[in-house]
Amino acid sequence: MSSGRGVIWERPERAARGPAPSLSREEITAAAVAMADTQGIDAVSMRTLAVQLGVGAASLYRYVDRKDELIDLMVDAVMGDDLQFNIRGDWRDDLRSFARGLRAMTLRHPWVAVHGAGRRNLGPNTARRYEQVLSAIDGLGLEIDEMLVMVETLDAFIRGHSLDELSEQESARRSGLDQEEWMQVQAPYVQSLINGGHYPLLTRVVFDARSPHDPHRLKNSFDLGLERVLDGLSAMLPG
Amino acid sequence: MSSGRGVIWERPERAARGPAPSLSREEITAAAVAMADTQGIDAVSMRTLAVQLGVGAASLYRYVDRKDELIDLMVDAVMGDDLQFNIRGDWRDDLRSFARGLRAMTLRHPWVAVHGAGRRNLGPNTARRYEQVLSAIDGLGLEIDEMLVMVETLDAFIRGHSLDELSEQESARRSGLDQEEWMQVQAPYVQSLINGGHYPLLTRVVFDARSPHDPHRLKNSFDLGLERVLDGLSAMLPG
DNA sequence: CCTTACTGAGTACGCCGTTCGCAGTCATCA
DNA sequence: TGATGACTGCGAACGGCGTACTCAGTAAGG
Repeated sequence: MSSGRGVIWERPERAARGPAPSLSREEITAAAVAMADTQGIDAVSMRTLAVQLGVGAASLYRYVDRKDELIDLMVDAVMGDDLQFNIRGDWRDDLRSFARGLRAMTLRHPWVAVHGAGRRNLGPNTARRYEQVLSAIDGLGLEIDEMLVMVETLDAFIRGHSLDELSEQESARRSGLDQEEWMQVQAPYVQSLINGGHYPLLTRVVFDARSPHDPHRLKNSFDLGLERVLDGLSAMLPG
Repeated sequence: MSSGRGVIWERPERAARGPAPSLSREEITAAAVAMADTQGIDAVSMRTLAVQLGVGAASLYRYVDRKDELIDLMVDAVMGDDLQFNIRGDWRDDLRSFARGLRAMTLRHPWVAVHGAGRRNLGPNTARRYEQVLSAIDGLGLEIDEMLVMVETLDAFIRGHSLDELSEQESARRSGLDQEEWMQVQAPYVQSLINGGHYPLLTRVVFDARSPHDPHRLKNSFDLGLERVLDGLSAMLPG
């Protein structure tokens, strides 16, 4: 067995004895991330991934105990490679930078929104990022519990908003329609809701709100909401 | 076919002609919700659900075009049955009540955190709830776009936080371990991270923060974060 | 150089969502 | 009333999934 009932991060990649593996965790992870990004996470099966890598499906289990572990590797990989933000010393600028970076990364890798939640998967890159974010609010006179609340609150907003942004796009993809077609399928029903006369505010949303698919709208909504969240967090600081 | 390329909400439940169906959408949905709550959403397959209902698996496709539609029904059902909050006229109290109600509902039905995201699935109950939440901030002098930002920001926080709260619990469930056992599997790795000496703040989180599985801690984190978000949102109000 | 430990992978098991075709049922209309 | 035709329930089957087993082949340690 390549496994050892432990966490993958402390399991050695290569065994002490025996022939050299023909692949590496990194290669496998990179291929899986590429597939997930271009064809959706559901297209990543152990079989399709094995084909992509030119090996047999069962061979992948020499590198990974379960598919879940592969996904943990994927999340940690993009946390290291694709998440960009700057910690310069001003807590608000730093948290804003982190938030925008995490949102951008999540939009590039939609599957992260769901599979990257919580403190479940503390791979080395994830741990490093977590440490960096905490450092942005260290030394401000907060207890560690308060710092946790700040980070959790910000993270919850980012992940929740990204999930909302992605949900339409993902369900359009899953149904095989493009986003325009998908909206046209929904339109008659929304129209009938409105015609009923209840839902006056929903009606205003549909008619008066800025083009619901203005590509800037969601980005603006994120940025505006983010500043409000940061406003709120600033109330936690002493002084 | 029972289908018609449309949205399920405007598709009649019973056909005009032919024998009466032996089930109803409501029965099917209720059984699926019960299964998902007690055994996890992954345990809900068309086959197991059919067994539970005493029918053949293929029969369910007389009521639902695809499994996704069943999940849409499930989400809308709990939005109607299990989501409780009060709109009394004070916007902050009302949004707090909504937030706590949505969190509590999500903890009772963990699968909602993922499958209820976005404006993808606007079933009648979901639409009614949406309308109610908007009404809580109507008449405060906000543009509809600003109202949207408020609701989206709050919703993002709630969904993101619920997702974080559930992630450990869910991954423990998936691995077949109970939560205590699962933590003991993780412990050596976290210990080794800490021993490395990098991650001083992570170390403080592990050692100094209140018992990470104090059942109240997550609830407190939610309530504290919620008040900060509400603080931030109050900055959007005119005057 | 032999022993030993490990690698690659074909095969198989038991699931899954979904489709097809058909027998049985019932509302409608001649 | 009886025939028609739409609709229901569903057994069987298809293609795909995660994963376990088994075993031949290979390379390092003694």
